[in-house]
Amino acid sequence: MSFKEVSSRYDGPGLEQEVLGYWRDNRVFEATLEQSAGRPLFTFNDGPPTANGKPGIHHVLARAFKDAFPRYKTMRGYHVPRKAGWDTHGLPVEHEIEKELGIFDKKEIEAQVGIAEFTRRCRESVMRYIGDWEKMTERMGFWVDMHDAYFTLDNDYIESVWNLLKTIWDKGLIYRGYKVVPYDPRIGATLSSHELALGYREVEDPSIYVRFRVTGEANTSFLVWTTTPWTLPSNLMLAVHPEVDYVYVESEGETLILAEALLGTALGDRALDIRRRVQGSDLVGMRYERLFDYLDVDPDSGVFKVYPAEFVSTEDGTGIVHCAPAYGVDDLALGQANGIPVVHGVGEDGHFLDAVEPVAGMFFKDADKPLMRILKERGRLFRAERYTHNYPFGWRTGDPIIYYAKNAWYIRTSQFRQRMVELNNTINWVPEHIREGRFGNWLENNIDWALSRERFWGTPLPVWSDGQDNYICVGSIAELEELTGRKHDKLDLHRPAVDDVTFERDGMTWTRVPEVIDCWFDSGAMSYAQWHYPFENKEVFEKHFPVDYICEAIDQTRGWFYTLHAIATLVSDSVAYRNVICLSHIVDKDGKKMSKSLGNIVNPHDVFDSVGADALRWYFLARLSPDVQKRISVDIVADVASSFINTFWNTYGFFVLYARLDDVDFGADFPVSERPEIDRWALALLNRTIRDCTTAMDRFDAKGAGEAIESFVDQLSNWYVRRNRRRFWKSTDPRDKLAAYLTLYECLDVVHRLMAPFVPFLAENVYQNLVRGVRPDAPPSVHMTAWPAADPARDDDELLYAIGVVQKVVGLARAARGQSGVRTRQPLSRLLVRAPDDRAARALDEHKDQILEELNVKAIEFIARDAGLVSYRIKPNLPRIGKRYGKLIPVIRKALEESDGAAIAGATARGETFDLPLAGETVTLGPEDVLIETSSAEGYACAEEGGFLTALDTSVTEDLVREGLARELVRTVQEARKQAGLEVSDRIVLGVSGSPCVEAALGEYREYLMAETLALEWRTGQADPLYTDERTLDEDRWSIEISRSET
RNA sequence: AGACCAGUAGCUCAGUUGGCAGAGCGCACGCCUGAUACGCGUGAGGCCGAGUGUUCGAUUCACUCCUGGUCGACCA
Repeated sequence: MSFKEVSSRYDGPGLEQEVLGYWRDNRVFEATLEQSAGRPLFTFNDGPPTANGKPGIHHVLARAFKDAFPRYKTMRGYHVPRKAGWDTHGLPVEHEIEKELGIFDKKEIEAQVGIAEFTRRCRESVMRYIGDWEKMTERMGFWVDMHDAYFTLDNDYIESVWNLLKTIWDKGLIYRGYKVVPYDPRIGATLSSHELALGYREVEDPSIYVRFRVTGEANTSFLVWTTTPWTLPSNLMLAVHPEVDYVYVESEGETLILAEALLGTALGDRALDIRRRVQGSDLVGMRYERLFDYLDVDPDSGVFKVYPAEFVSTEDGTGIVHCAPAYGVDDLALGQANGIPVVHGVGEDGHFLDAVEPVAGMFFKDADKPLMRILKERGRLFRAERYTHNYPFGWRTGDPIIYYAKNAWYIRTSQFRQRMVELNNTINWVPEHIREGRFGNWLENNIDWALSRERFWGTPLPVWSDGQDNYICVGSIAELEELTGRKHDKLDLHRPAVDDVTFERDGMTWTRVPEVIDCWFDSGAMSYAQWHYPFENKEVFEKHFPVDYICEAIDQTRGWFYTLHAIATLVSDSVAYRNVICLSHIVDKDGKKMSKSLGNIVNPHDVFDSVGADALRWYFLARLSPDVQKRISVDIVADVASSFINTFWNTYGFFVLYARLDDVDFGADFPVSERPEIDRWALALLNRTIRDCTTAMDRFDAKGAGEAIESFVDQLSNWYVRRNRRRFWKSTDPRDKLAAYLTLYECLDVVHRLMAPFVPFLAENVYQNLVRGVRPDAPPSVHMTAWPAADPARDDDELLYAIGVVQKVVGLARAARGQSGVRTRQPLSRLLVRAPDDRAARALDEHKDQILEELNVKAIEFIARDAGLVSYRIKPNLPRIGKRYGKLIPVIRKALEESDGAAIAGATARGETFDLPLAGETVTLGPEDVLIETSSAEGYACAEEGGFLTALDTSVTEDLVREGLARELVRTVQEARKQAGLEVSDRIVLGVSGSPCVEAALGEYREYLMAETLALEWRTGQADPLYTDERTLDEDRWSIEISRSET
């Protein structure tokens, strides 16, 4: 039993294709589910994407998170079913068809295409890109059951949605309301706030001041500001704030009424004369002459008068607001409160009614100019300017949105505002601030859910009407059958088929209302509807509700996160999910949001094909905070992620390279306590890594887990393997070699499993070789193995600390060497080290051999903590004594600086307290109360940090020079061997000769040189050498001759 | 209206009971002796966005600004 050869270079895309094939051929995902059946459930809900566009890199981000935690929980012993879902209804789908047909007008669609054909095409197009989605999903290694996916267009799904609506209806929470809504007149549909947000653009609009003549007062006008001249024909009221001060001013021969605070902005430099001051309440009830009289209005209904309103402000304008109840939320509310009717000047198609003669048939926004011209001719236009502001446009049509009073169906979610907030407080949000912040804030400002859409392709609103404002909500097909007395098991629950279902009752014919519902209700209903609850799968639903884990991007706070939460609260008085990861958006390398129109999309397959899915997953999961938006480009991913993967791969490759040559018994029983210290160190560090990684994953902190893994792999590669490699190929002690193999094997065995949720392909590839290579009876996939468990018996914090100190000192001494310019190959006689405390000093003393070896130094000497060699700076240990001495700290700090450093250092080294005289009093400090820093020693190469001081004695004796030279010779001969094209194991005949120093070094180290370079014979002046070379170093020069040895 | 997030090295970002400011990349320099040169090491580089307050002490806590971003927002 042996390992397969490992390629020296990591090839992500190639490896992943191979693993994909293995998973596919062996149905591995299915097998993980079958294996775990019956175990405790960890439940996950997949937020349904719409498959009518190609998936982008941001979908890979979300899917990486959706995948990693179920994989992790599976390894932790849970059963984690993963049902995919597809969102199939709504305007985006309809729009695709409109583009195909080239028809965007709702009426034209009905007349020329027909609803049946239109919805048939919608159904067909919904899954247009499903192939791309499935391809991406599989390629990136997102394990989700796409064969058993739920579709929001299925009859079963719709029936469940109907049932939910009926449940809500029965609680009296669905109502028909007359409200001003954002409305896209071109497509004839109300827009959800979500859709509205897509279309804000900065535009320039008119900003005009208009005179409204006061009835019965000559030459006197209310001055009114508006930015929507097109609403003026529908004006019915003016509004003032009752507590604001208004003035009558005379200016240029006329009298104007406006808020005093706005005199300056409204009238500018005009000469004016304030005649009267009044309160807003004094103006209430005054009548004015209407500007346009094209529309019929009952003159006795209280119109054309001034009303008080709290919403009037003095921020801008004139403090007098023109109200057209048909086109403003506040206007409508004010009108309804005062019994004012709604008068539309514009039809639902967005064009002016014929009655408004001068602009009849004109698109509402185009009417601004002609209306202003008329006002000017009549002397009503006081001032006209333009101003820029943000205004919503239809995200599909690009036409301006109109705010329009109309009937629509609503869910009274605002009644549950408080309950939704309470339930939200029990949800674990990652990152946490979303709970109180964006999501909590949204819930607190909750308004009723505008449920209905006057469109074609969606879940039909299951409400039937007798035409007399009586309504019945239908909650199931069975109910419909009962009402109609006919079977409907073949009925397609879409328009137009459901529209044809009518029934007689109480002598009336009942027909379905024309609306479909907001497709966001569909997706929010998935907690229930994916199971066809309550018609089927009751027990399945109960086990999956509320679900343990969901994950989407941050835009879903107003979308899916909200709709799931709202429906669960209203229907079940429960949360819908317990843990939720909320991801920030991905932006391009310039910090811009990625969008098709900007052309800055990063295609996932470009990354998969060049670097691999694992690298991208590692980058997303382990390197980025989920909540901070990060910039991304192919280069960043390639660079950052592959650096980690390469390190791991090389370590794994090293292991396999030698394990293949040696016959190692990986089942050997070799107690860890009997292994060399460095092995125990590696395993203790591994233990710590398991714990850190597990803790982080349990907190849904993928980045924290990734950091723990990366840190371990770095230590394993650059400390453990580097320091131990000779044990694998040169060890003379078979037991020592076995210990090394077993230790490195275990490290790799554990760490690749820790990596499995992040980089499932790499982990699988390694597993097949590393684990299955020696234990064919092991589970067929790494994703079916158990998550590693830490073994407390292997913990050794003292050892971890000690090696940490060793690494620190080695680093410092290297820095010192670097600064002094003495290369590492030149041996030095001594290293002086000062440790900050006994614990560190002991750690260093116990590991001095390692330090000497790392640094190529002959001896290490510890400097006493009060040695005269160095000077000392004493600093207060602030965390310890700050609280105790408070205001005295600056004084103490100064006194310590001026004190006899060596004396204090000596006292603390002996563990004694010492007195510090201050002006007026004396404080007694102990060894723990101060930090001692040392500074450079004369004549040494020093480096200092964190209380450690290293000083290299850079004086070099002739002996050391010869030894250093010998090492140089070895190095150059090795290089020459490579140049000569010799194999690592080839034996050679070697000759080296050169300057006197070189000869001297050879005299002493020839045997060493020959042994290191596998030279069997020494011969200078060879007749026909295979390879020759000349080398120089400083003052020395030498020549090398190499031939292949024949013996 | 606003709400939330962010602002720390050239770049990307870490940094919680408040106590000497960190990593990776890039840059500079140095290192080839059987895992990695797609490698390893070292170094330079900081008014921790601005200000005020609390405190012996603030990158950290509070408040006010400024800048960028996200989600919102029909203010007439």
